[in-house]
Amino acid sequence: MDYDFQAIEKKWQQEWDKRGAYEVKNPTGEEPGKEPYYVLDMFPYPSGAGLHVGHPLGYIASDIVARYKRQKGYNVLHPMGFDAYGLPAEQYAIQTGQHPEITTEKNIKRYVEQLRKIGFCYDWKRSVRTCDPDFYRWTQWAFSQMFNSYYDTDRQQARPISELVSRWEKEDPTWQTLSEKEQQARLMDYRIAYLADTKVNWCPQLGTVLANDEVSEGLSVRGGYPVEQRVMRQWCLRVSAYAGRLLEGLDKIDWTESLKDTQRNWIGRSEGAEMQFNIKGQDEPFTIFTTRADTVYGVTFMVLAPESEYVQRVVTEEHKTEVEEYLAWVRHRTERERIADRKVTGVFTGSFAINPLTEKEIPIYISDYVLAGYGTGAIMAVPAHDSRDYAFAKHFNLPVIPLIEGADVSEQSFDAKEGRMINSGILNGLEVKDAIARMKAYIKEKGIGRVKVNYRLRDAIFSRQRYWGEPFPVYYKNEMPYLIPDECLPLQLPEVKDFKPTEDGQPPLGNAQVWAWDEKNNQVVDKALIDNTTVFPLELCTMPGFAGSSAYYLRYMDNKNDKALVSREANRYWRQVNLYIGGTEHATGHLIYSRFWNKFLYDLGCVCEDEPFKKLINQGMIQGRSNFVYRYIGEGASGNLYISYNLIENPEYKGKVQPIHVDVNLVHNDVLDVNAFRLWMPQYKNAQFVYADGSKMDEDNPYISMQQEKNYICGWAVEKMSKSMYNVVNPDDIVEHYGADTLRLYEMFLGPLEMSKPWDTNGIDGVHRFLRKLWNMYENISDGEPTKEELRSLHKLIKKVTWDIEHYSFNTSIPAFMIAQNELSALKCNKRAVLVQIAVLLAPFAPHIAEEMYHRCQNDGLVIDAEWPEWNEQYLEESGVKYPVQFNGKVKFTIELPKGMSKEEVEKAVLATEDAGKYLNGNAPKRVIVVPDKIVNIVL
RNA sequence: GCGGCAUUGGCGGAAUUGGUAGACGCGCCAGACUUAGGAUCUGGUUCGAAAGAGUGUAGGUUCGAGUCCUAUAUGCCGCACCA
Repeated sequence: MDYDFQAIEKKWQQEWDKRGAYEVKNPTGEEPGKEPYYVLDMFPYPSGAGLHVGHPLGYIASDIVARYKRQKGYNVLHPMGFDAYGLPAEQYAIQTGQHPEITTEKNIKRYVEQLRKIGFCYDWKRSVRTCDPDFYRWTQWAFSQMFNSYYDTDRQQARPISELVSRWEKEDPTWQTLSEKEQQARLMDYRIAYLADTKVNWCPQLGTVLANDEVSEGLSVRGGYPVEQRVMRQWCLRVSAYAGRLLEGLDKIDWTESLKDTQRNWIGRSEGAEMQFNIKGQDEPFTIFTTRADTVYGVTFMVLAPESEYVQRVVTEEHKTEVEEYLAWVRHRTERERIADRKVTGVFTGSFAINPLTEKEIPIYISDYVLAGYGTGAIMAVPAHDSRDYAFAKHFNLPVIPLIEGADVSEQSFDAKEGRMINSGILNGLEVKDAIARMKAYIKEKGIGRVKVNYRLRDAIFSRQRYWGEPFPVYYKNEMPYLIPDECLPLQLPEVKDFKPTEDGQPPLGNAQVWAWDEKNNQVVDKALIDNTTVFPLELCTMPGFAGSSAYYLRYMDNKNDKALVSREANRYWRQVNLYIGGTEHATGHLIYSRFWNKFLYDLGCVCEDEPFKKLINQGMIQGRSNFVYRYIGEGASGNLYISYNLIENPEYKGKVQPIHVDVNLVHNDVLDVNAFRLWMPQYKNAQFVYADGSKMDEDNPYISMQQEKNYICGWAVEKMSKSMYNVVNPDDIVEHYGADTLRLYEMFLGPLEMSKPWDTNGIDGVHRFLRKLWNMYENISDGEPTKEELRSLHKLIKKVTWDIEHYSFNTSIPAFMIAQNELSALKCNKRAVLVQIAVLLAPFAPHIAEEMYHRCQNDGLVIDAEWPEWNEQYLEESGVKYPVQFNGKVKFTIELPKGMSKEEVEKAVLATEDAGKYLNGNAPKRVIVVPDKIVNIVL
């Protein structure tokens, strides 16, 4: 019987559904329950284009682990859901008027269909989507909790804001004298979710603000539109309060070093000192932050960020106009301009500071190379040892004092933190490292500063001026925000007539008619009723994409719960994600926000682990592999002649051809289906070809077949997988043509999971062939006792595959199966005892065919529930000698011997060994190697 | 500029703890079966005629290095005026 993968796959997918084979249960009551294991994929945003062949890569890997762990006897949680809020659906809605809910629904349906075909073992009953009110009520709930919490820096955890209030009531006499509004304003500075006027990344084309990780080089990551800086009143999350814990937490989790480094980089801890500098003629000093306390003696000027609050204090009357002009100029510059044009700019304030060590007067400048958001927004400039200060000093002709012996600062600064200090008073003669420590101690002692740790991580801006997102559970009374009570959640996203912002620049929710809060009756009412005494306006912004994706992994644990995001019991059982697989693009976004969110919930006591993802693997990107045809554009070109790739370097054609993308689906193993090409697009209808052998197409009979050995070879290149390159491969087509099992195997076979690699269909036949050959082994199963060789093959395979899965090295398992298949079919093995085990081992990788093969051996039960076999070393070893290998008539093996033997003694001992003697035949070994302890290598 | 990762045949890639380099697959070559082959099966395939050489390059540690160390080149990724 042929390997009819279509029938097999359909049959078993239906069977699994029927039996509810992948439904996962939380343990109930007294019953101890199996050991839990939680494997998670980063849930996708369901785009209109559907899945391409790159998306399932990580899903296949996690599916293999999930199935393996099941077979190992774990209770495995392996869910899938959808990150359903997002910009594309909204933009589509603006263009077409189609409600985003409808497009999203349609796209999800398509995704589910595509995923189902690949045979993943998801428990679809646990699926979540971020745009479901049942889901986003918990996103809103978490926001409310953040609003009602502050970060206690002494205890290093979030605490209820009511604690702060009662403390102030007791300890701060001014608190009682404040009006309600003033009290609210003061609390706003402490809340973890707070409203603030902040400089934001505003993207006019998208009509919304963006978080820092959504902006790259002054352009929006999505769409690539220019982004400008604006001050707006926005919701923010106090992520920065968690900077220290987010950094320390990295040591507890099993992520790759490079990903941890990216996060460390983003958090950007730097240890330094805050120092106070007096301003000439003023009493109040101002504070700067530096990591180079050792260079104080070389400070020749000070610089403030343009937005610094110190600016107004230090500007003198006669410099006022100049400074104002500069500030105005800085303000109108976009982020993009700043990056593109990094020339030195700045202005003198007219004031002078006093260097606390040298007592010298130094001028204070303003420049946009100093950032307001970092440190104190003010620096001490040491031009000799900081390249930015150096550039500034050269431009404004300020003095440069070298502080390190032997450093030549006539052309450029010496930034390295090494060498011996000079010109530095009490630090002279010290190494830089020691000088930093000495100076820190000194400033503490003299009370002119303190040791300080700074983080680069900023608070997350949490408002988006968009429609398709979670509404804030917030209304405004007396211009201050108040929460909608938890029991009224979810606050459902209202209907709007138009998804565009309103004409007066309000977010799209400004178009909603029924969008006001009746405080008395606790309900949403028509906004015409707003009277600001009982009915109040609701927040018009919605939450950003990362809101819904920050805690979704918790919801899977208990997705039907309508009392809590996740019950205590469910969370105690599943605890955290054991294995999380997804792309690197979330390294500084989702993976920071999720960790923050989880730590906040941990502080609240809602979750029992303070890190959400124990082990994380970043699967590589699958790039496209584009194919090209080469149009002849030389003399007498008709524009219709295409030259085979192998000929384009010939003198006849060299430099006279133009590569043109051709749909990869018309190409097989780089050979063009010329007939399909002619039918592909009208302009290729009359295409003529010069084939690989140099012959031209027969004009009378253009529709030649492949039989004539006239191939047209295409060129290729690795590019991003995209429609415009005609290199998108749809998994549906692969499943149709080769089957889901082949697709799964082949994606794994392509290379290491974590590496980026091009999708190249050229090898897929080999994998498919393997499955077919394996299939044929199951034709005539017999019940005989397996031989030693057969068992050796089998146990080698068990050992290898087990090791591979445990180490997430899936690409090396497929060859192991191929080897086993080769060996066993060479041995003509058809023993049930062997074949059934092969099916069990193959089940995580190619579940459908494994299920069918298992069925042929067993007749009942599901292979996915079959116990994972153990290997037995006994079958792998040979009589006392460990791992003897024969090759080219030589033998090499290792034997354990006592320490301290001489070479001669070893030789004798080796010859005395029965097994060695067998190989040596009484001859002296050519080489004997004694490695420190007792391992010996013998080469004959 | 800072940080991380990579570099092995014609190609994708194996080599798990420092111990047979090139597993497995593609491609290619030869053969078989075929009217036919883009099907299937069998054998061969690192380079070199051979001696030999060989894991980007140059050194080092080691009995032994693709693997460890030092320098260097190239490519990819992340961050980037963060004091």
